[in-house]
Amino acid sequence: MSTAIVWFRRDLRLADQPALSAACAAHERVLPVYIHAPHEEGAWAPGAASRCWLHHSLVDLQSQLREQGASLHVRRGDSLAVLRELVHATGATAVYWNRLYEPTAIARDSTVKAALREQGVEARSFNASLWCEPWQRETRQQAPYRVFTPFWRSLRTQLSVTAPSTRPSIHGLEVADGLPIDALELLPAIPWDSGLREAWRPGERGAREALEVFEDDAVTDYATARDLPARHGTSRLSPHLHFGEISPRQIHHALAARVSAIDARRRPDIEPFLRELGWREFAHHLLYHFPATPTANFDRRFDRFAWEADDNASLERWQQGRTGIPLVDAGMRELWHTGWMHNRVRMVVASFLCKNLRQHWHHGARWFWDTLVDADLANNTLGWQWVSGSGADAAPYFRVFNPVSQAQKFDAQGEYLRRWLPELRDASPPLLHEPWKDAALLKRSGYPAPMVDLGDSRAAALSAYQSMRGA
DNA sequence: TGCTCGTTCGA
DNA sequence: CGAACGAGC
Repeated sequence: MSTAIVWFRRDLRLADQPALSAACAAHERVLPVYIHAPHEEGAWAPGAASRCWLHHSLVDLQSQLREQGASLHVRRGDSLAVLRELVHATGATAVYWNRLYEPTAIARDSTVKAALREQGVEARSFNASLWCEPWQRETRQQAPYRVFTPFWRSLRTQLSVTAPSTRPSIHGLEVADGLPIDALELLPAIPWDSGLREAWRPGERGAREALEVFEDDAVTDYATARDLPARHGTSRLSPHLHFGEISPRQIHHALAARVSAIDARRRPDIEPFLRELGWREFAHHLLYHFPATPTANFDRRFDRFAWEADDNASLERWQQGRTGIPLVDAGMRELWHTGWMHNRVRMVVASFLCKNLRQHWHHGARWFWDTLVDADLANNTLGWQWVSGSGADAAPYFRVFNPVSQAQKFDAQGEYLRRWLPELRDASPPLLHEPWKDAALLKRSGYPAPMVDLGDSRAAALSAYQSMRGA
């Protein structure tokens, strides 16, 4: 009887799970393991919202395994030490896992792989979460891509719809001394997470459900609906993707199958959505090739940029959604309440922090890291560097979002604003978009006056960028 | 995946 | 006088 260990990390699914499939194909018995080791993730251990999600996702994985007659062995500690101990306890001859792409994870996994091989254990890693490995794609100059469009053109032409594998049948084995998931203490001591629980269903089954909901929406009008924050017009698959509860290949396959059944003249275009998955690939490509970018400006000219001094009071108003700018505050409160924010609104609140308040993008990246259920180092880094203008293929520095016109354009009726700003619930456009224009409204609602003048702060940002460029 | 301002054009 | 458009930020 040969035994393999499958080391689960952020691939919390049973279907289309290459490490698990390979283990089940080549070995009679399989031990699924999760090792909680946040100390191995450096400065980017999961934040509070992420830990919540992880808890529920592990619970879902455990219950699915139990239905299969198997069981997830849960531990905490040093990954290598625990794996060695389990190899010893089970007589396993192989350890399989799916790759991660954060610099600290790569370093850890290389060490683990080398150490296991040295003791004669077969150690193999697989690709479970990307269409294409970051090292498998380069420009004609044999350099990593730095611009999205050529990256996407190259990836898109090679993309074919392939059927994902289904879940294997698992002959699991039980090992003593596993922990209950509760023992990992991933849930908050103070239960602030009720909003998260109402908004989401973590786990592979929740991911499948979200995909089905999205298939129906995508089939109608993703291209326009995705820009309206009041609607659930986006896929809302990001946290599921982050934890590997579903793969891009599964999504692509499902969407392609769904639209191919529709009459060609009315067939919706899934390219805009595939392109968003392309941005995710690009983010991973960049993080792999430029591992310093979670903290260092991609464009080093920005090292000289005149940020405002760190200002905790301003930062706190932004975090708590009390800036006095309705769309910014609505977004920040949506984030706090649900662990997620609509993508268009993310761009607006980020632009406001980096340009109107001129606070360093690090502060925004860190807050998102702690509060987003889809916090992902590659995506978060790309997003913040893109907005601040310091990134690869970033928004030009002079592109400053005006949160009022964005709200007028994408939340014309103010439905999203009223949902998240209860004190303005009886206001309506046009004053809802600019409540400071009605002193009586501010007074009776208690909604704050804007912390900065949008026009003045925009001009100040442009001149700061200008002088950086001149320097 | 922008904004603002100035200009022009048509009601 | 406002919509539409292009240039420059």
